[in-house]
Amino acid sequence: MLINIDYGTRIPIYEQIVLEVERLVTLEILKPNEQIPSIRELACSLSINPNTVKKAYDILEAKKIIVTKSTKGTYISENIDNAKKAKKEMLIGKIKNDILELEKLGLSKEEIFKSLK
Amino acid sequence: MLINIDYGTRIPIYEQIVLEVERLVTLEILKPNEQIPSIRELACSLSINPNTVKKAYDILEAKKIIVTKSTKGTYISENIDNAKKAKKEMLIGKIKNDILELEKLGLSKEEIFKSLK
DNA sequence: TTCATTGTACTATTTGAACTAGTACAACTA
DNA sequence: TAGTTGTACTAGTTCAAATAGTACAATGAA
Repeated sequence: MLINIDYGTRIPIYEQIVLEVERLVTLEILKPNEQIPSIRELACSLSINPNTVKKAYDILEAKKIIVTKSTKGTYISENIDNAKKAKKEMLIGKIKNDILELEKLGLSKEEIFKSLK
Repeated sequence: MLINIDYGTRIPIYEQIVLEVERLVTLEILKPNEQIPSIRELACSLSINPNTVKKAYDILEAKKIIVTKSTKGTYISENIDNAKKAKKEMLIGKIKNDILELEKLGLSKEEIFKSLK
């Protein structure tokens, strides 16, 4: 798996791994159900600690982008749309909270939608 | 000025000051144009460092809740609606960004608004 | 001027969380 | 049993946030 890490930047390694995997999935270089490197394997090839990779994989799993099968390995999700669905729900949730705040300030939903068009 | 600080909590002192002033303004205990304690005065009565108060006042000023007049003192804003306006703009901006993200995922504005009703 | 007050600016210290690593464990399968 | 997988726990390091110490600058009143 072709992952580039920039050790000079402030962006944490685990975050760069997440971004790289997301990128490869978006570009369809990584395909649904495809196995990706084991935690140890990737850690070794990047010369970093397995726990750093694990952290990245945990995040990717929370985002429904990958699935880890204990003692078997880690795979790109069968249905990658689940990742999109999860992200959509997260964003809708965020917006709903902000709308509540705006309503507390006296705006109606109609007024809010109007400002957003 | 009646400000309660809880030193046992994790919330930074400067943040508690911001919240307290906001609360007092909301309750109209502090009124537009009213002078509030000087940085030193409040620092002294809370037994904390002036810079901690300054940090809180800086934030309150950025939120347009107070106005500081150098060598004169610090006052509640003449027009407290400016604070609300600033907050509204901030929230609308946040939502617009989230909508852009959702559009990248393929949703139209109509679909998004529908989920928010 | 002089003095007391105001806000401001700089640096120093401390504390805590984020990040990464070391190492050992547990489960599966060939 | 041996070799792989993911997992869990602890420890060290680094960095930024939070707070404090102290000195400076501007205003206005005595």
